[in-house]
Amino acid sequence: MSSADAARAAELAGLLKVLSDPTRLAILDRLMQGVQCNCELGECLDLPMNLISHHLKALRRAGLVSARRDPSDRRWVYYSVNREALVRLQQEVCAFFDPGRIQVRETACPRRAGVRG
Amino acid sequence: MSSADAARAAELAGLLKVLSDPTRLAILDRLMQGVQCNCELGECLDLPMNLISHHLKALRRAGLVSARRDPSDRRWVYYSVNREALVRLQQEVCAFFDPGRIQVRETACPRRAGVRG
DNA sequence: AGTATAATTCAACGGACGTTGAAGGATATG
DNA sequence: CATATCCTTCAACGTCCGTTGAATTATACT
Repeated sequence: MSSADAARAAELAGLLKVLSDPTRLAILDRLMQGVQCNCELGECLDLPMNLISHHLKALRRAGLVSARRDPSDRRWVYYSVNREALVRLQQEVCAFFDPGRIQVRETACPRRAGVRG
Repeated sequence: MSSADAARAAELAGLLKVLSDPTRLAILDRLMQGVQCNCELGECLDLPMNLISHHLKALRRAGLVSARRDPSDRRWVYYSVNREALVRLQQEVCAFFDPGRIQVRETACPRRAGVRG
C-alpha cells in the first residue's frame, strides 16, 4: 500500500465514519424519500431538533446532503440528498472492496521463509 | 423508514463502523494482496503486533477476514480476506445508497403545510 | 526443563463523538 | 415592539474505542 493509497484509505475511512451511525443513516434514508425540513425529520425519527441539526451538519460537511432556505419563509431549511455524492460513494466503496483485487498467494513473510516444510 | 429498515440500517452502520478506521482499511488492503501473518502485517504497516491483532479481531468478528493456523508450525496464523463478505458489503452499500431510491418531492411537513405561498 | 517466537489478552490512558439541555440568532407575525 | 417559530450553537457529560505497554498463552526447538 503506497502512501498515496494510504491517504485515499484514510479519506475513505473518514467518509465511512460519517456513515457509521444509525441515526445518520436513518436521516439519510429519510431524505432519500424527498426533501425534508429539520423539524419534520425530528418528528419522524423522534429526535430533538438540535440533534438532527448536529447530524445534518456532519452529513453536509461530507458533501452528502445540501441545504436550501425557503424563499417565502427563510426560517425553514430544506435538506436533500446529493445524488452525485451517492454515486461517488458507491464508486469508491466498490473500487476499494473490489473482490477482483484479491490475490491468491501464500505468505511471503521473510521470517517464515526458508523454514517451511 | 420502518422498524425493519431501522434494524437493517443499524446493522449496516455497525459494519461501516468497523471499516471507518484507516488502520483497518490498510490491513484489509494489505490482505487483498495475499495471505499474511500477523507479524508481516505489523512490519509492513509499522505497527505493534498486539495492535494488528486487535484490529484483526474486529475484522474477523465482522466476518471480513478469516484465520488459519500453519499446520507445520501452529504458532503462525495466516489471515485472508473473505471474498463473499466483500461481495455482500458491496451489495448492501449499493442497495442502501442507491441514487435510484432518491425521490423528488417537496417537503410534506404538516406544520409547513397550508401556509405555503 | 529451558529458551525463543508468534499471537493474544489485559489494564490503563486519552481523545473523539453522540447525546442532552439551555442559550442564542434569524426571521415571520400581530 | 413583543412574541412565536425554526434552526443553530454552546457547554457539559458519558461512553466508546484506538493506542500503548506489559503479561499470558501456545507452540517449537535444543
